Amino acid sequence: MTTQSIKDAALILFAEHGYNGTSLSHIAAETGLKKQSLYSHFASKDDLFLQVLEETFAAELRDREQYVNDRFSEPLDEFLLGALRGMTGRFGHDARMKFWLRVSFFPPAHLYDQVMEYVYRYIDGVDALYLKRFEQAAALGEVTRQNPETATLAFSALIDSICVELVYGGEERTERKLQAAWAVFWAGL
Amino acid sequence: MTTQSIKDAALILFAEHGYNGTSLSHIAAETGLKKQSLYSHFASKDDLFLQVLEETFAAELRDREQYVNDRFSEPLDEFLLGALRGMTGRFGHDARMKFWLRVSFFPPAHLYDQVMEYVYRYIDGVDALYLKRFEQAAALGEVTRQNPETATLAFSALIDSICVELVYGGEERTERKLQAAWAVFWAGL
DNA sequence: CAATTCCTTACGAACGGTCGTCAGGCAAAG
DNA sequence: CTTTGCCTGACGACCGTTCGTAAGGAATTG
Repeated sequence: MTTQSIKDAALILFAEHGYNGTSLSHIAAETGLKKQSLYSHFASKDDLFLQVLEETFAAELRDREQYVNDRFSEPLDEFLLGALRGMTGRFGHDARMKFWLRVSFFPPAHLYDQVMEYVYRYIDGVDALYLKRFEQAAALGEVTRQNPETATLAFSALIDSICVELVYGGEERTERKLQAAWAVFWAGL
Repeated sequence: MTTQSIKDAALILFAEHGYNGTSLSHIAAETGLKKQSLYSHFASKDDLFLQVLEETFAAELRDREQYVNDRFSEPLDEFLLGALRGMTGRFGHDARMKFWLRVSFFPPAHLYDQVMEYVYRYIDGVDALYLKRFEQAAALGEVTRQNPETATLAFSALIDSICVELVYGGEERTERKLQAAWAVFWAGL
């Protein structure tokens, strides 16, 4: 469907150049249309953006839920490291993740509230997933020095730092920092 | 000097709305000039931006050097926590920090290489400062489980995560996450 | 079957606006 | 008299958006 291919192109361009840096002409050209034709499918640029936003955040959260469900019973360190590697492995190839990162960090000013609603809902959703795993780890005595809530927040911060490194760009930088941060995190649990 | 007041206004606006979101009209209006008059002081928008960029990053690095020199002999935990609090306390009020964060994360595409040069130089400079402190801590036996290089990178990652939280916005969110991340980090050193 | 109506999709043309930039002039200062 | 700082005016390019229109298919009608 044309509507979907417009959204696909918009996702990639928004991810790469941001909201203001992406014009309807670019999106239309990428889809093989003229910019006016986009208005047969979307009411406005904001409408298109918000639809892409909603679907992207929903898909991201769905992916995390799937990961946690699939590998819940793995050893804690493999489970957590796998989650981190799942991020480093995706950035660079995955436009959906780039879109999610860029929009989360710097949403278009006039849509700030609507974007942040999705952002917070996503983060809270992901944290809730990891909290369950940390609660089981505490029950099994795998983690003793930190309570599950603290562990979850610290792990959430570790994820944040990886996002930063990914955005900053360097791949071997990300790898070095991830290993060091993980070593200290794991030793501190 | 007018030139300086233009740069001051530009710093604030670039920090708040980014490169593409800031027009020369805005900058000029904030300075009490017409946009065309800016060309008496700067060759182009890029020229103005790059000058602000250079001075901001240089000033940021200078501040960090000053902090480290002033408080090098404090206990390690106070020294590190003070550095973190120095960030959380500044964001929201300090346009220079906002500019530094925003430009670092999403530089204007056509100036990507030049911006990233400053970004990497800044991060390497800051890491080198903290590395010295961790080396002393290792020599004094304050830190035994991690070597200075690993500790430095992990602390650098902790700083990254704080940057993310600051950008995300929530103040009590940042505080909760900072406390948890710090607890695990400090326990893992 | 053919003819008609309607809806969807896409397009060309044009709108008002804003952008960064350039040229020229005018007043004040050295 | 020259230089400097700021002004007005204008430029071409691009922005998001609107309008009228034309093609095509589906559905309805005779």
